[in-house]
Amino acid sequence: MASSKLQNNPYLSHLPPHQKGASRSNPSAKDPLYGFIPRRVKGNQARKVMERDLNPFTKQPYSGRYKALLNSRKELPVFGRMDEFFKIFNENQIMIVVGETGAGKSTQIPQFVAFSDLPHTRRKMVACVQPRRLAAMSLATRVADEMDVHLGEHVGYSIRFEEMIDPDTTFLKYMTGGMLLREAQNDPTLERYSTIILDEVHERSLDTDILMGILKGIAKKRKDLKIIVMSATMNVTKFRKYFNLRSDEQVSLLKVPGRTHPVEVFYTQEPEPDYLEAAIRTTMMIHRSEAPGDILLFLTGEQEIEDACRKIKLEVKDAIKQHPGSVGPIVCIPLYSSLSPQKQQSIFDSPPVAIKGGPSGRKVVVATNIAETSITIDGIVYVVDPGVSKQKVYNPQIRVESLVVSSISKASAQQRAGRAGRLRPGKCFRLYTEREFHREMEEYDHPEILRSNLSTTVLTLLKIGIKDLVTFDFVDPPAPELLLRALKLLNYLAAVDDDGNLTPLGAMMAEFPVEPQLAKLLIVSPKFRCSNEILTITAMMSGRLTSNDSATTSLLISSAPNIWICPPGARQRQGADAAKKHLAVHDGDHLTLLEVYNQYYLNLHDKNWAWNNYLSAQSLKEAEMIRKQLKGVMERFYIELNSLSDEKKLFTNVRQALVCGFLMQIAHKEKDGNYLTLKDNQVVALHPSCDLITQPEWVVYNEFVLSSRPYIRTVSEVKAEWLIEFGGKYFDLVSFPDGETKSALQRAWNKRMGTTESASDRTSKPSKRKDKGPSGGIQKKKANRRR
DNA sequence: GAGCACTGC
Repeated sequence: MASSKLQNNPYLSHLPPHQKGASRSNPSAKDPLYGFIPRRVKGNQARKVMERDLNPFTKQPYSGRYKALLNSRKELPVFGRMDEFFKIFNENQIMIVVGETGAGKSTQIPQFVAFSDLPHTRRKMVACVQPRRLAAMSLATRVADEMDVHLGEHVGYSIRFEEMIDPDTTFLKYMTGGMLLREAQNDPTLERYSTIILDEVHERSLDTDILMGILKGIAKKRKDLKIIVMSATMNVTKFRKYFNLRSDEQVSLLKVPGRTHPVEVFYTQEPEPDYLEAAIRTTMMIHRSEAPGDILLFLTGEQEIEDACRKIKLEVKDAIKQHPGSVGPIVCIPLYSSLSPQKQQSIFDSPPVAIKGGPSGRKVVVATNIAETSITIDGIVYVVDPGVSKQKVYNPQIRVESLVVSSISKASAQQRAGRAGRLRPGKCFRLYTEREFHREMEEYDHPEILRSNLSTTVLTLLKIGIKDLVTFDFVDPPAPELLLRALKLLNYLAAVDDDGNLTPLGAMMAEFPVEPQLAKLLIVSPKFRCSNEILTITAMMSGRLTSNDSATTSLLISSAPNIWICPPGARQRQGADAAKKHLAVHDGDHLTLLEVYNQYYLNLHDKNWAWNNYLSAQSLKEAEMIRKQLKGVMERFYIELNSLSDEKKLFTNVRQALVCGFLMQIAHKEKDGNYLTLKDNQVVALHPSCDLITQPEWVVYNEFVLSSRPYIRTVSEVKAEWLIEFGGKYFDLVSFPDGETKSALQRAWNKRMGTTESASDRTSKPSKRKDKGPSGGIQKKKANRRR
């Protein structure tokens, strides 16, 4: 019986012949995995091999370091659950692993899978998907070490700009979700993987949410693909229900206890009117009266953090001056994403030493949400949590998203508190009342997919072959209107035909790792003989330099870190302004981006060039890498890279190409001096950072920013004729409401037709467009009043 | 004459 069962095991055909049956000479001496049958391996078998002297994957003796690492691995809670894991993994196609930080799931589970799946014997790979690059890199490095193999040979990682794998030998690959999505575009069933592990799904990042939907679909078609979903302890019921492929069985769950210490939570008695003041006061209170241990204070943004650091330092200085020896010395370290990696490193510095027998020194890290998930600081014993963070908020009245300081969720508060218990028992001071926590804070953050512009997502799903997006099985389905809005944009860009099918152009656009508008821009650019320049501008717009989510809908945009570094202080500011003036091109901000990059590239030899010109070296380096990557995709599709030698003509052509990519981001200057966006009639002004010396009648813009008032930023002049020539049906007058903009377009049409006939007379239907929106008129009145 | 939570390809 047993042997016939073995012969029917589909995986055995992949094995070398000697593994199919018993042998009299003892082959296990040479192959520690002798007798292992894929997906039937038990915990005790794996443990035995781990204890031996011969590495089963390299067939080399283990190094001395291996055993030491193995001993520390044995302390991890996950390690003790190995038998249970193997049992569930072997018997199920999909399983869920739940465990708090410190349980060891991200490092150990993939290794267990490698032992049961034996991907290296069947030319398959195990993937472990992370939400962030840094996590993928550092986990791969750690696990390669634990398995005593070379990083990039048997265990590797795959992130944007860096593929640390050997396609012939790597069988365990850590990667970002974005990379797996990109692979799925050309391999919709992800054939090369035997098991895919999705880590940190509780974070509900856009990529993991989409991957969950895709993988659930693949699992129905590919019964040999195993899926492991890993999450911190929250909301697991939702995932268990979601991954039930058959209604009669529950998805199996492995629960692993965490290895964190208890954290005592304190609330304020009354709500705090000023959280910043309360945060500083609480930090000082801890410093004065609590036992040694570092403090982590959560605030919302760069300015607030720098401000708080200054104030805390000052208070400690005053306290020491007034009563020497009353408090110990303090270092206050700011932490947010736009800091250079070197500056971010200083959070790992030791706290300052006590002054001759005085109270001990303390380190205070003042951080954004980056310290909630992305960066872990050891040694934190006290957490100060004001209960707020900056979040993208959708304002349906004016159809714009902006960043607003808002209340965090309970899950987020729990995560923050947990940061105090990594070293030893800790304390968390919440600057809100217990009542507020229970009654007013949301259970979880809204998943990113419900708050995002979906044009890129929809294009990706179409490329993977998912046609019916409205019925696609999302964990949390986005509103159908958002999907339709994304489809409409893709239709305008000709990526999708009128029936919602992906066009060949759309398939090509999906290959570019940029937003659809930018992909379109790159593809059309050779026609305008300026693809080298558009390539540079696209790279500059696609990085963190300027945000370009504005997309579809013009419903977006918040803020973005600027390419220009603006240091505090009046004299510094003058220097920055002068530097900018020096590089600015008055034909348009897009051309300024081109000029900045070209000058950067010419001065690569000068390490101080960026700094001397008040530019972010980090951002420029990123643009350089993006440019290289995009150039590679263009070459792959034989998209010509060309330029015109006549600069004036070149600049004109660049702006014409921009119209093709950003049809929906055009604005017209009205008689009152304000600009009106064509898409949805928002009254806007040119942002003060804009370098245009005149106020042209027509402009193309990259961002819609809502700050003290609605602004458009990164703006270039365009001509009405271009809109008609390159905009096609998008600028069909029938769809425009009556007004100055329509009349101006009408004049351009007439000029083109060489007639005075009204363009809209040529069509039978009267104008039906009424989607001016309730806010259009209101906005306009406000703007008029201001004038 | 203004202002930047966090990720990812």
